[in-house]
Amino acid sequence: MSTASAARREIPEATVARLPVYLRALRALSARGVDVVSSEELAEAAGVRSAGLRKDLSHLGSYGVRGVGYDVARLSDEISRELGLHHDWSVAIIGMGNLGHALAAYSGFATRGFQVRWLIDEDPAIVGTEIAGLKVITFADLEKHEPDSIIAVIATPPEAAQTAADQAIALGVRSILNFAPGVLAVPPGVEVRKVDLATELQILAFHEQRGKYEQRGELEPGGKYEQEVVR
Amino acid sequence: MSTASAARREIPEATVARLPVYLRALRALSARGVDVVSSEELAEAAGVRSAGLRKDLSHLGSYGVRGVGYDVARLSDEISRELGLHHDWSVAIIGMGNLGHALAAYSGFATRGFQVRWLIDEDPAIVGTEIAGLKVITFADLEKHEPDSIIAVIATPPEAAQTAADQAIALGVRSILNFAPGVLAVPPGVEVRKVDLATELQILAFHEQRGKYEQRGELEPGGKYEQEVVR
DNA sequence: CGATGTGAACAAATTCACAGCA
DNA sequence: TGCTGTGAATTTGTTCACATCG
Repeated sequence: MSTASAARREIPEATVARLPVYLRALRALSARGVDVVSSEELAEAAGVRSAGLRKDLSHLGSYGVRGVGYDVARLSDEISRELGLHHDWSVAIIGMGNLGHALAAYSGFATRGFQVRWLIDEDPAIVGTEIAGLKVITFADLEKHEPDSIIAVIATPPEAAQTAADQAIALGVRSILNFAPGVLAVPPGVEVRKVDLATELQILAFHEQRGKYEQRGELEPGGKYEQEVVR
Repeated sequence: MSTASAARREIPEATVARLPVYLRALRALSARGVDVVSSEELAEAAGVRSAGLRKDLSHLGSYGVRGVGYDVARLSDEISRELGLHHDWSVAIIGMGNLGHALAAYSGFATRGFQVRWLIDEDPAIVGTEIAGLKVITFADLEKHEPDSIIAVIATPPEAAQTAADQAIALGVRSILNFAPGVLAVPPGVEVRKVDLATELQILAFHEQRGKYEQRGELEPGGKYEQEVVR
C-alpha cells in the first residue's frame, strides 16, 4: 500500500506475456523511422489480432489517439515502465556448461535492460576462469554483492537445479528463469519461469504427428503467404 | 477407425503442453522404482493440481484404476504414443553461433526421442567444421537428405531468422522451434513455437517490480517449504 | 471520418465436488 | 474404502461489433 507504483489496474497474465512482444515490434518500427502506428499495423508486426492488441493496451491506459493510432515512442515508454525496464536488472547465470556459456555470451540479454553480471559455478575447474569478460565465481562470492533484485538464470544439469535454486533464494533472489528440465520447488513469493527445450520439441512433434491442419502435403510452393503464426 | 491411435478425441492445447511434463515426472518415478502412482502424487511431482491432472489424462482415455492410481509404465507409454514419440525425430539446428553450438551439444535433446542430425550454417568459415561430432553443412547439402519429418531449430541472429525459416519450409519442414527474437511469417500448416529469452526475463521483471505476492521481504528463511511453482 | 477503447458474446481452461467403480 | 473420471460452476482469455472521440 505504501509504494507509489502500488496496486494499479490488474493486468491479465496473458497480456503481460505479450507486452514484451509489442515492445520489440515497437522498437523495430521506431528503428525504421515510423512514429505513429495503428493497432492494425502493430498487431501485424507482433503476430496478433488488432482487437486483442487494443484490449491488451487498454489495460495500461489510454495511450492511443482515435482516428490516428499510437505514438510509437510514447507507447514504447509506457510498456517499458509497466514491465519495470526503467532500472537495469542484474542477471546471474548459474551453471557454466554449454548452455550457461552460450547464455553468458548471448547479446539478446544485454540489449534489453538485462545485464549479465555474475557467472556462478561450483566446479573448481571452472571457478576463476573468464567467460565473455566475466570471472566465474561461487555462490559464496556472490553473497558479498547485493543479494536482492537479481534474476537468476539456472543452466545447471537437472540434478543440480534444485540446489542452485535453493542457494539463490537463500541469497534473496525472487525471480528465476530455469533452463533445467524438471519442477523446481520454491517458497511463495518466488517466481519461476521455465524454458524447456525437450518439452517444446515434444509439443511440435505432437502437432506434426497429428497433421494439425489436416493439410497434408502441398504447401503452396511459390508466392508470398499471409503472415500466419501459430501460437 | 483402422489405426488404433486414429483421430481420437480433440486434446486441448493446454493439456498437450503439460503432457511432456507428466512424461518426465513419470520417467523420474519409474527410475525410483515406483510403478503405481496416484493423481495426487503425480500432480505433486509435475507441479500441477491433482484435479487438473486427472482432467488432462481423461482426454487420453481411461488409464487409471479407481481406488488405486495409475500404472507408471502404462501411462508413460500412452503419453509417449500421444506425443508421437514412437519413432525418433530428426532435428536440424540452423545457425551455429553461441546458442547453436550449445544446442548441438545439449544432451537434453537426445535423451527424449530427438536426434540432432544436421547442423546448418551459411558462413563459409563455419561450414565444414565439426561440432559435437557433426559436420556443419549448408541448406543446399541438407536438401540431399530426407526433407520431410524434420524439426528445425532456428538459432540464427534475428536478421537471418526469416530467411532461415523460408529455406527450411521450402525443404518441407513443417515444425519450427525459433530461438531468434521476433515474429516469423510462415504459411498455414507450418507450426512455430518460439523461445524468447529476453521476453521471459521481462515477464519476470514485471512480476518482481510489482511484488506480485505483496509479500515483500521475509521469506521464511529456514525450514522446508511446500512446493509452490508459479506457472 | 477513421481508428481507438470497451461492453457484451463467446470460447477455453481451471477448479470444484461428487458419483461410480475397483 | 479410496481413488478415478467427469459434469457443473467458475474464472480467464479472446473475438465481435460499435459507440465514441480526436
